[in-house]
Amino acid sequence: MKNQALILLDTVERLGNLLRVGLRQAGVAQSLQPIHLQALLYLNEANRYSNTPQALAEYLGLTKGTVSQSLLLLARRRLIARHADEKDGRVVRLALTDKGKEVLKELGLINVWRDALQAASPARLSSATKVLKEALATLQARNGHRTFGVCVTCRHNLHIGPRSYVCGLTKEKLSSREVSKICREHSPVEENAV
Amino acid sequence: MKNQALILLDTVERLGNLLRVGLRQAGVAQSLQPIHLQALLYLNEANRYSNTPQALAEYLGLTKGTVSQSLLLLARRRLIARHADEKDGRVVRLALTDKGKEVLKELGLINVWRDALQAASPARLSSATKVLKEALATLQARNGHRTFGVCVTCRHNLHIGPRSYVCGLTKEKLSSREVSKICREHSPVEENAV
DNA sequence: CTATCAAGTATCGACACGATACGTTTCGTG
DNA sequence: CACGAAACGTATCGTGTCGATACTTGATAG
Repeated sequence: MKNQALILLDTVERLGNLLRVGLRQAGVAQSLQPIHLQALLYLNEANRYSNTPQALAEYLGLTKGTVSQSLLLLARRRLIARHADEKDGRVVRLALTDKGKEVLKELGLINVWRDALQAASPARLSSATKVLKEALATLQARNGHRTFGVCVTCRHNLHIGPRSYVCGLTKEKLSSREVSKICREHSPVEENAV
Repeated sequence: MKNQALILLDTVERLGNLLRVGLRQAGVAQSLQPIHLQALLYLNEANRYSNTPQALAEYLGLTKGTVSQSLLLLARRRLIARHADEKDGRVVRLALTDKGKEVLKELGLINVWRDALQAASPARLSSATKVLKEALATLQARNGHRTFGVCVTCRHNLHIGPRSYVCGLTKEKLSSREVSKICREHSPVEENAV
């Protein structure tokens, strides 16, 4: 009898492979590699502190040199726009162009899972998500990776009023739309006292 | 409020990426790519009907030409052995060498998850596994992929006595060790009547 | 002003990956 | 048996990822 955790590992690994293969096939039409689509997906969700090459490299777990090449390709295709930061001349700000957003829409990733998970009850979905999120957080912590969560779950986030937020780290106000994006500086709230 | 299934998709995708990055780092010592390690892992679990280049290609979702190249590299390194099938001159049989098994041992993949999942109760683990396995099966079915399960869960498998099995497809006897390996011809038992 | 560090780019080599073409073997049909 | 189709595998080529290394530029500390 194999360890239950090992079976879960195996299942996640195979699902991950399948998703990757699916991404590859989805990108064939645009002749884009999986990594390109992942970059576009990330930029679509990244907040203003996290739309840089360095942040993307950390998110994907790759080196900045590698990511730089992929970004050059995306820029050549006019799927992303690059412009220098106003404050710091070293950093490059990345943003999806309309064409880039269009590509994401055509992917239709939502459909991929809708049928695959329709048999499962919401309670089971939520339970499974919780287990995997814990595993994800643990692995990230051990490998020194950032968590890249949304502001809502971040301990720096201060809810100062209705639809009014402030990031305790940058002292800047954030819109209610902004706090549902993912951030490089994300630090999960402690949950020891459950 | 985002769809719960989408959050699970995102989590699985990120876990998959993390595992892939982990595989890459684990392979640095042997200067092996993730795909090479996945091939070794597969061959370690494949039964006698499934230890061929074609089966590996289907398992990984890649083309046979691509897989052929990776196998050439593994053979050059003496991590796998290749010899022609006795019956069918077209097929090549693959097997891990002692050196290949050694590499897998040194990876120590078990440790990766032990701490990551130690917080979760067995019941939650089992529930999460069930949800993901369903998703995996659905995705595989829709994309025409094989399931690559173990014989124990296969409808072709006949339990004819204590520790005595027969595959209904090939009419061959299988040892009790063999039925816990994964098979290219695997077809899950119907579970409509749960 | 200078040393140091960080963000990003450029370049190189190894190799994954798909596409295509090819050779070999098996199998079916007349 | 002969012929053609199909299956398994290999060879080759082009694109592009990926890490490593070296570099350019800008920010910062002393």
